Amino acid sequence: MAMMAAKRCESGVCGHCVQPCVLGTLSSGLRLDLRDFPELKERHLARGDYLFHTSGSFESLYAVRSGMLKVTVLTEDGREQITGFFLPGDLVGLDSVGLRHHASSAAALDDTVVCELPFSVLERHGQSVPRIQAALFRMLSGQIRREQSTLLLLGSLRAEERLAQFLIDMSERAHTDADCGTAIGMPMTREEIGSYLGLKLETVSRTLSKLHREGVIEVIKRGVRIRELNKLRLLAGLSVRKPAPSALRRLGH
Amino acid sequence: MAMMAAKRCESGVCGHCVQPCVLGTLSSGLRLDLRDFPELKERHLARGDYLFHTSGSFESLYAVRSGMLKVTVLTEDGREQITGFFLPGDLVGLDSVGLRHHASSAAALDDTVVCELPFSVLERHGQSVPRIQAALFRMLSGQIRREQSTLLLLGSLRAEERLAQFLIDMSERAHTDADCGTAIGMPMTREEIGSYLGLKLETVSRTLSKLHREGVIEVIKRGVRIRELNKLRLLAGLSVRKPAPSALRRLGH
DNA sequence: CGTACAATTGAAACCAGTCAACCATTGTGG
DNA sequence: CCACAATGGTTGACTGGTTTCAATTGTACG
Repeated sequence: MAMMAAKRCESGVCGHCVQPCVLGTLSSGLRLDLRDFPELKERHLARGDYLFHTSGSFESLYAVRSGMLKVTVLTEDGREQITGFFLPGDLVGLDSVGLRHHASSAAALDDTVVCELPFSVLERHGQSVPRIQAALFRMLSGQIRREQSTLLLLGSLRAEERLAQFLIDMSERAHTDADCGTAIGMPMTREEIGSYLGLKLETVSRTLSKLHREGVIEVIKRGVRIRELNKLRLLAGLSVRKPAPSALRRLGH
Repeated sequence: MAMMAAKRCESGVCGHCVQPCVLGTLSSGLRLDLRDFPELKERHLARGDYLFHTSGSFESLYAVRSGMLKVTVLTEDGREQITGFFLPGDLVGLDSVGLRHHASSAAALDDTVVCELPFSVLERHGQSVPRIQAALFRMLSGQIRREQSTLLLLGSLRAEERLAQFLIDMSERAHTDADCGTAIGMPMTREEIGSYLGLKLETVSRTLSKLHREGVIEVIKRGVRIRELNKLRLLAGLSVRKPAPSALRRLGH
């Protein structure tokens, strides 16, 4: 029933992204399978396009299929801060559930494809299918936990530690064939990284330069390659486990 | 069927907390009414008692009825940070939904009473009652939004602005008969405030002293009274709406 | 009453922010 | 095709807010 979808989201393995195209990479266990939603629409965004704006009416969640999104919130005095970067497999819009209008904005940092999931449909399916209700609960709480980690980062880490953790987090989430040398695509600007990490763009630039100078990473214009993961983990204040059980969960099923 | 509950949570208005004893003060609209759950147990905590520990098995959410809780998460290297303070009307434990073990710890900052809401029961009711499923969704996303606000605070505000916003937030959430002069009970230590705000305890102390010196607030051992809400809002970088609905006439300005 | 804990305050060190100059890349229009 | 502007990135010098270290006072509880 999924393969009949023509210009629609296919289930199973995506064409251009390696990981299986399901929702919720947030927690282990059951995931929400797109096969449960035959009437899904895709949306294609060019770099800079907005997926939704703050105060726009909330209708849907969006599953990122390729590319990258930034989600921003506004302060009362007009400044904006990035609260998260969303990669393929992530679900965007969870912070607006239960509201009539979006609590945040989402913009593409790169050419990006998303699947639109009308929330009313999710709600309806959740009502009749316990597995779906549970999956939605899990994704919502997973988002809470991810933000808690960011709270920890912003609350107690220094610039270098923040950057190191950020790079590790991005590299773990970018399931882009992690074997090929742990290179991460980073389409966002220094200022956007800084906005997310609570740092100024100069500090981000300086710190990346320092990590580069020390041979821990390699900075290639809009990308980063991790050369010494263990050193990076050390700088991030993380334990230096796993000598090399490489990404073996690739095609898990 | 609610009034038959003896040592159980009553519905309607609480004895010692003023606000109606419903779950979810997070967003407007429908709320989750305790009358829907006849089999609820109360738990009484003394100052310092833990409601649950990180890695303890997750079974229930808890609705705070009186007192105050702090929720903490652990870094990999053992330090702990407070991710939130929970007041009467708040729901604790949402960050662990979908997990077998708690993602955080919760401890009482004061003598505290909570209602235990077994999550399996909530899930079951959510399955059959759309209103309850929606209420759970709303509470989960509300928690996301609250943490987003904290991200904003940690990411871009200076110490004085953080404290000012914190005091305003606490005073708005402490629905303790807000008329009686806007005095807030603050059972937590300076260090705990600092942990939440990403500041050291000395900075918290210094900043509170400064606000006191300037006549904006009054610091009474473990409590704070806001004397000049508008000045405080100014320092917090918030708009200075509502010139003087009620507070001013009482203070005889 | 004394111990332990919390809070306050001061002085010095330090990390990140600010201001500013310069370089690299990209895209635009003459 | 080149000149040019615009944007993003890098780096340096300086400033300043927070942290750190330390000493003192205040408060709660046995």
